[in-house]
Amino acid sequence: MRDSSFFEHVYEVVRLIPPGRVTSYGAIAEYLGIRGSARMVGWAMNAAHGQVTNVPAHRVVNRKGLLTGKHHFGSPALMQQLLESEGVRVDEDQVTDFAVHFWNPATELKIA
DNA sequence: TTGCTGACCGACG
DNA sequence: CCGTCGGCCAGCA
Repeated sequence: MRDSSFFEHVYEVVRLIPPGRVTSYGAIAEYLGIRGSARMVGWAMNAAHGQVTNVPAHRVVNRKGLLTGKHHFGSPALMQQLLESEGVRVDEDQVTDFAVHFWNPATELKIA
């Protein structure tokens, strides 16, 4: 890591998100040490969706658990569909039991 | 180099 | 509940 842009760091973390789990842009940003710059994380996703990278961006939602980036999946319903197929219930563009499905890299990866 | 933008976040009124 | 503002940083014209 640190050879490529910080996008690579973001991609790595996102790829580490287990199926059926979700995290927030801010959590990833904080893990990368750019806490105030959660925007960059979302922006990295924007750059990732067109790349060959296997980045499960659908597992990344905002702080409230809202699927803010669903409009960037080609189809607004795709993100929710992907999440539900992994066992994550989504209601009103919001992840239900967000706290349960929440996966914090700063915590999960720290233990390991 | 400057200036604008962005899949955010938190605070304020 | 809604709109607005500041901050944070990287990419691009």
